[in-house]
Amino acid sequence: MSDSGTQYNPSISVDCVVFGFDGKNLKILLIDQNGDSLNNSKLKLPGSLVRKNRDLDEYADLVLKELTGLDNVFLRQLYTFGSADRISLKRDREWIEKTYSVSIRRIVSTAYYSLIKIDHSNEELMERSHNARWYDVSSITTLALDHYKIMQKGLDVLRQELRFNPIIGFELLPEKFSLRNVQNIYEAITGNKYDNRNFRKKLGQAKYLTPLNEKQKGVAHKPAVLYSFDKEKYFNTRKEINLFYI
Amino acid sequence: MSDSGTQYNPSISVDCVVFGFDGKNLKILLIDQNGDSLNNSKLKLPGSLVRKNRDLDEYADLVLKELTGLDNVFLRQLYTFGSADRISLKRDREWIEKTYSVSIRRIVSTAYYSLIKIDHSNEELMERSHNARWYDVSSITTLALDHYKIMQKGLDVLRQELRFNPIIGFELLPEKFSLRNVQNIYEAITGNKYDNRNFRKKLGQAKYLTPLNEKQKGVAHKPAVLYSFDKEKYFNTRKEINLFYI
DNA sequence: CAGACATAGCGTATTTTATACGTTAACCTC
DNA sequence: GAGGTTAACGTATAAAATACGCTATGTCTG
Repeated sequence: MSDSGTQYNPSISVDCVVFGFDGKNLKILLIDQNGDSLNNSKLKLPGSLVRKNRDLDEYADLVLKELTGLDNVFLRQLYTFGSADRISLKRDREWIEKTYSVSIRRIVSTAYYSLIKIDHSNEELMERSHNARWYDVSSITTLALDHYKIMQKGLDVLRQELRFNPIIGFELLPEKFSLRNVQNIYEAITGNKYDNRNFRKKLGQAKYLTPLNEKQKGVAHKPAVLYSFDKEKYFNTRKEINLFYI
Repeated sequence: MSDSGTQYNPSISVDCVVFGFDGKNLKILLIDQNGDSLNNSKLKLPGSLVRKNRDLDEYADLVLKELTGLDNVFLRQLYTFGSADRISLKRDREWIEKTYSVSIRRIVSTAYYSLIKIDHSNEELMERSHNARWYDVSSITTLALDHYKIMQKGLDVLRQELRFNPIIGFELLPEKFSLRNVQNIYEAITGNKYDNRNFRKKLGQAKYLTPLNEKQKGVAHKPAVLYSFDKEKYFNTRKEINLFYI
């Protein structure tokens, strides 16, 4: 990290689960450290040890900013992983000790999840400076350290959140999107399939979706009207959900 | 803590938000360290610095076990508080340094929440060995350090959880309870009021509630039938909730 | 340039769930 | 035994979820 001044705390780190959406599938931003002789040549989550006397939240922000060049992205705490055996592999330990010039024992890592509009992300910068690329979430079966477990937790929380807070979905969509895009994102995250006619009927009730005078172009079927998401209306018109399940 | 052998990590702690229910109101277990000349004479959450190379989860369990004498209680991670200015008061810092014989800078604290059946808890032990007592959640307006904020986060999460996972409610109820007790717990946690006739209609659909051949005694009104919670049926009969809100 | 094809987009019928509220039952206290 | 209090059952209406038929409008292909 470019931050300096204070030392790293050898027992505290942050890791970021960064989600994106390409209109069809859910994506995750991962770092490939192939070519580093000490590492285990697996993909890993972006993250860092935390410098002493630094806010955790602020540090997660910093990691993301440096990685993507993006500011003010959606970023929220996910979970803290604190098993004593998190770093069980010797080569993992050595890689961390070499990278940060500290001697480590157990590292407690607080994971964050971030939602990015892929069309805003600077993919060149990501690739050039961090070997970071978007991967299909469904294609990932293993990651370095306990990062696969962290990713799964991220998916769990994303699923839960989406049920009550649809804004989660719109954080992933570009400024202009079709109702089909929205359905795709719901299906990608929840794993359910929805009847397209009923799905759009439901969306039709939402006051925060503004139809634009613009349609899809170049698709081999009837082009869909594009919509934009009205954040202000979203927060003003959403009614309190006074409901529970038995 | 009775644990020994390894040193405390001066930058990692756990705090526990312990909820209970007395049939009517939501309670929280707090420690009163009045009489300690260094502390700020406010109530605080039970918690502890974590020894090096110890699981966070395991340590939260340990804190609870020592406090309440209870084993296998419901315990789940809540949130991690990692602002650089968490311990802004000098006397708080001094109290911690004295108690654990370590020199501290910023402490990252992972909070857990626990749900206790009050009738199982050993109140004498709690009071004798830790000055811990049950307080009405609604009566608490301030706590030591950032513990009030942590309690609020606990309440938030409890509210969220209860919507989808009613088991949360039954963790707080004794083995035998009335439907009214269930309604009270829902109202205490969510802050909503429910129509009693509709509420019990909804509960009537739940397969996991077993009516017992037993009624309330000594109440100045028609005595209610008592029920027990069937954990197995709960997990077997609950249908997947395939629903979202716009 | 006609017809196939694919998704957008509108509508209707049915079932399920939520909400509102009337009424009787069983215990206690005085 | 009258009055107070909550339990327990029932009915009627409104709202939401679900299932599914059908037309519209673009591109692609022969």
